[in-house]
Parts: sequence; C-alpha cells; structure tokens
Amino acid sequence: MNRSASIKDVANQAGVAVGTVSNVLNYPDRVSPRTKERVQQAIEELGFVRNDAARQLRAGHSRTIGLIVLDVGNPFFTAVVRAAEDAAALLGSAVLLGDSGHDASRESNYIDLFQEQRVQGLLIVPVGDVTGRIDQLRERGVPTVLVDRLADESKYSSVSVDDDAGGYLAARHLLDSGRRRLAFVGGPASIRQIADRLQGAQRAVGEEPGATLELLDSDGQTVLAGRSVGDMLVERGQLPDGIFCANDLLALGVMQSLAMTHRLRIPEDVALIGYDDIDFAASAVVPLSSIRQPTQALGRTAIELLVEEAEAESPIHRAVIFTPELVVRQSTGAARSTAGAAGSSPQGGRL
Amino acid sequence: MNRSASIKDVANQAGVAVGTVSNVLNYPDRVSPRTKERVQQAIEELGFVRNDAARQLRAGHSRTIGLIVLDVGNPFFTAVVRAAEDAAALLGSAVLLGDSGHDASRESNYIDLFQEQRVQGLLIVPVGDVTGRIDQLRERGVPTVLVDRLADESKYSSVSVDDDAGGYLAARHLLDSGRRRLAFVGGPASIRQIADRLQGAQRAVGEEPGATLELLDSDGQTVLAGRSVGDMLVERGQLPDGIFCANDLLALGVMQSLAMTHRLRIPEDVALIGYDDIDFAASAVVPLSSIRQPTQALGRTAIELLVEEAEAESPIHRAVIFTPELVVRQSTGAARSTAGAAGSSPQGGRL
DNA sequence: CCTCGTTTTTGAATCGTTTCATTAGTACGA
DNA sequence: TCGTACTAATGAAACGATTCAAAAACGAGG
Repeated sequence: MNRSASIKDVANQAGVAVGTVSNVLNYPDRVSPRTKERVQQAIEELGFVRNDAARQLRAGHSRTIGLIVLDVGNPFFTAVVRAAEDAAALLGSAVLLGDSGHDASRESNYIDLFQEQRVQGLLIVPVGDVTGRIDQLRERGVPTVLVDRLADESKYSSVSVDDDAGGYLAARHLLDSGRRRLAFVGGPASIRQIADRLQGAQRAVGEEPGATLELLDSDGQTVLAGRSVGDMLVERGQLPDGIFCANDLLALGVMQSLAMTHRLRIPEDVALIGYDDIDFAASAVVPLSSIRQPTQALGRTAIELLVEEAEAESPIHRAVIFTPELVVRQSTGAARSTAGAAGSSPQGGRL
Repeated sequence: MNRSASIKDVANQAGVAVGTVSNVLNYPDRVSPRTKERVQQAIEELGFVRNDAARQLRAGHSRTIGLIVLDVGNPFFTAVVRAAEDAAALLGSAVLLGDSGHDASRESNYIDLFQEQRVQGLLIVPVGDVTGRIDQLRERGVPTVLVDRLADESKYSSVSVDDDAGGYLAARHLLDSGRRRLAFVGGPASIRQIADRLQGAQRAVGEEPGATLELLDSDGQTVLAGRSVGDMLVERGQLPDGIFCANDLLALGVMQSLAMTHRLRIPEDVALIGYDDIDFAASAVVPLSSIRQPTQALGRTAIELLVEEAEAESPIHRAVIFTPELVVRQSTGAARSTAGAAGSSPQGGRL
C-alpha cells in the first residue's frame, strides 16, 4: 500500500551503503559473501523491486527497442515480431510493439512515444514516407531500420524480401505445371509489395509464349475480399486455369468461393497459389501452395542491423534483401486427395 | 549524434529558468504568451523531446498498464487487447503487452518486468495459480484485475464470461434444431473455460430426454487438432448429428475434415457450432455458428475495474460476469446454400 | 512615489539508481 | 611495527523532469 522500498531502504535495513546494494545487484563479484547475503535478505524482507525509470535516467537510454508494424492481426507480421523479440532478448532488451494499422498519424504518434521512452532503436514497417522522421531520429541518436521495405542503401538500413522474385517464383510454378491463362488477384497497386509481386509474375509470363496474365483487383487483402473475387469469376464464366493471390488470406477466400460454393476442383479445374505461407495455409481445405518469406530471418536481421547502426562511428548502412521460397502443396500439385503439407521446411534466407 | 537536449538546455537557449520550461509543457496558462513563444522556439531549435524516465521517476509511477494474455495469435485475445488499449488511451495511458504463451514461467517474468516498470496496474489472463503474486502486488500498491477468469469477489477483481451459460446456449441451440446425438470437442479439461463450457452443454442435454452428449478429447485447440478429430469420427463411422467445439479454430478444423475431405453436408448431415466468434468464423467455407463473447466489453471493463481498484481506499473488489450470445449462421441453420454471414451484429455485453 | 494584490518567474529540493574517486579493512613480508 | 598491495565498502554527484515556496515584476489606486 505505502510507497515501495527503495535501494536506500534496503541499505538501511542491511546496515550498508547504497553503493553496496547497487553492487550486489549489478556486480555481485565485488561484494563479499557475508555482505551479499545480508543485503539479499533485506531485499527479500522489504520486497524491494528495482525502479527501472531511475535506472534508465541514469543510463541515458532504455533497454527497449521500438517496433512498429502495419497490422498485428496479420500472421506474417506476428511472426516477424516474435523473431525480433527473441533476437532482442538475447541482447537483454525488450521490444515495445506498436500497431500503426496502415495509418500514418498513428505511426507518427508511436514514433513520438518511443522517442520519449528513449528506445535504443527503432524498427519500422513504414506506412508512408518516413524518411524525414528517420533523418530526424538519427540526428537525435536513435538508429532506425526499415523492415519489409527496401531503402536506398546509401542513406538507410533496411531488411526486405525480394517481392519481384517471389512473384516470379509463383507464376513460374503455375506455368511449369502446365497452366497458361493466369490471373493475379491483388489489392491496390499503390502498395509497393503488391506491385512488385505483380511485376515479377508479369516477367515470368512474358517469358512463356502464349501465356497470359489477367489482373483482378481486390478490395483489400482479406478472406472476404478473396471470396468476392472468386464469386465474380464464376459469375462471369470465364475462368483462368491458374490463380496467384497477393497474399494467403485472399487465396483462402478465393478457394472457399471456388471449391465450396461453386464446387470446382482445386487444383484440377484451377490451380491456386498464395503468398506469405501463414500457418493457416497448410491447414486449409485444400492445402495451399504459397511463397514463404523468411520471417525469422527478417526479424533477427533487423535487430542485427540495428546493432550495427548503433555501434557504427561513421554512418554506414546496409540493405539486406532476402529471397523468398516456393512451398508446393496440394492446391497446385498433382491431383491427390491426401491431406498434409508438402514442401521444404528449412527456414531462412541468405545475407 | 550527441546526447539529446534536456530541459536545462532549453532553458538556457530561451533565457529562462527550468521551472518555466516545465510550466510551458505542463501548465501553459501559467506562462505569459511572450515567454511561452520563446520557449517553444527553443524547443523547436534544439529538437527537445521529454525524457519519460525522468518524469516517471519524479511521478513515482508510469503511465502504462501491463496486460498479460495467453496467446497473441488467438484472435479472441487480440480483440480484448485492442479494447483495453482503446480504454486505456482515454485515460492517457498506454498498454504494455505480454504474451505468456500458456507458460507459467514466462508469465512470471512478465510480472517481474512490469513491476520494474512501475506499471499503474496489471491485467492478467492467468496461466496457473497467480493469487500469491497478486497478493504480493497489492501489498506493493499495484492493483490487479483478472481477465477471462472468475475469481473470489471478496479477494480479487475480475472480468469474465459465463462459460457455463455459453455452453448451455450452444447445446440448447443444437437441441432446438432437432439434433439429439451431440458431441463436445474440447482440449484438456484442466482448462477452466473448457470445463465450464462442457458443463453447460451437459446441463442442456440433461434437460432433454433421450438426448446424449459424447465427449471427444482434442489435442490442443487448433485447426489441425480439429481436423484429426473429424477424421477420427469418420473413420470409426458413428457420427453425431450435432457437434459443439470448444473454440472456433477446432470447429473450423472439424468442418474442413467433414465437409471437404469426407464430403459430408453441413448442416444437413451434421450441425456444427463453435465458440468465440472470431472473424474467420463468418467467412468460413460454411459460415460457422458460434458463441460470441463480448470482447469489447471485457477489455473496457477490465480497465474500469482497474481504476476502481486503484482509487479505492479500502480493498473493495468486484467480479463482473458477462453473458455470451448465440450467433446463428449456416453451419447449424436451415439448409440453404447461399454464402454470406448471418447473425446479429451489435457488439457488446451488459454490465 | 508608494502600497497592495495579482500574475510570472525563479531555482533549490526531490525522485531512485549508478558511478567512481576515496576511505577502510585485511593480510603479508620486511 | 611499518609499509605495501590488495579487496571491500562508502557516499557524494549525476541523470532530467516536476514541484512549490519565495522572489520578482507588473498594474491600479491613492
């Protein structure tokens, strides 16, 4: 009920100086066993808990790293967050998580908040153009790394995945399995990732004489949006024989519409491939082929780059680009009806 | 690059005392317009950002509330988190999120961390028995509210949902639609929520002469676990005509197995109902009936109770219990084949 | 010009920890 | 006994914001 015990209270109780208590906490070797024991007992008795605010104040910085993502509801980001948390834990730091929800002003608020908290550094999956803010942060000694967004290596550090290559991989796979009339389902082309995936797909189709790629705009990247695209396809009657969706949620929606509502067979009538390889993809009605992004490596590397930024004397940046990986499952595979996931497992990209 | 500007630097730059700068920041009315302007300009020039650690140290507590959930991957918890964040924001507080992942030691670590941060209070969806820690926290002036877990009102504050009532509602609905051979699919009965839902279902079945309820243990509460239960049911050949799953993920798994792999018709051959009403339920292959829990109200009320706890002189606690709500969709409804979600929308419970 | 009342501004004290230059204590050899 | 070379313990200073009693500035009225 009353105010909690401070290091001074502990020192009194144990009959030592405050510095000694601090040493017990931070440099146990410097303290004689007898004293250490007395102090620890006092800590026990008083229920002393370090005040982190005071530590930070003295240290000049916190032991936290800020991370701002576009949408915590998206399993892809959740996976990246988890990897970053693990990597940060190894450094003895914790991650403060912010969800911008694709909203630039919320993003800006989080940046402000994290600055007040004196985070050690900032990882950000940017909504809009944040280069100005990042420059400002750097002036104030806060290193920043862009995540899932390629940036000019001479000015910023970034970790990203080659979306063009991913798009190529997906379309190439459909073509290799004999499909020729492809369709790309994807949200607003203003989103960089989606535009790049489309571009990669177009490149693959361009290499294959006689193959076509149709563009199907979707309203967002949700399961529901995918369903309505699927319904629309069936209504108009003219079906592609291979569909590449800009993410797995869309693909699952399309699958539901085609396979269940309209009784089409996947992959016999239409092959389907998604992007992200979320957990749900493997356990979908028809296990979904997908493009796996190395979420583990993304999160881990982001932290590594942050450390490099922080330690570098002169401002040297790096742009790490990972290559995504094709995961083949039933939705594009041979016509079997056994369940279960196929595809390679090893997680990781290359530096 | 160099250390960031302090309030003292601003004071020098503006030619005023530190107290004045503080006043500009916290009590602008007390400062004359001329001075205010000078100070604000200095802040601008130096790029001054408040140091939150110093504020907290002085204030004795932070402006954050700790929240520990069992699994951030579960949409149910994500929804509660969001509601709590919104409610906290109205109080000018931020939420620190911790994910215990059903692991008691991780839970304990987060409690320690939040104590060091001097959070204003703690909301916790407990893994094991945390009453000891909560008592300890209270002694140290940290109010705590249990979330999604009913507690002895004389000792703790809690917000929960009446899982017995939810189970009753689900089973009653299956019985009302003419099913008699019911099955309950659910993970380990050691989990309170699951045991309560089962108990409610048993109560409903007991009221209906001739109705039976079979218990099907599942290995966890995931989509995959649901699939294997479904496969098992088909293999052994003896099907119930109504299935109640302890959560939506399980239900979706069962649905995939029965409807897709084994070509059974839902709801004609088997009716299916889940629990939680996650977003995905409405957009499943066959839109899934479910029991909606008032996630909004849960999160909001948790914060309210926390405030009550904090302000109360004498230790007065409250246990708020919400009543869940039946959402009827196609998986238990009349045999139509139109897609789209049915069911009531208004979110919320009652106090 | 002085007084009184009000509005502004001041600056030392405070929060709890870490740091580090000093001091105290101990053991050993000369 | 004294000096030396340690190890252990001390306690004042610093971190940066807020608070608040006291001082200063200002305006109005006499």
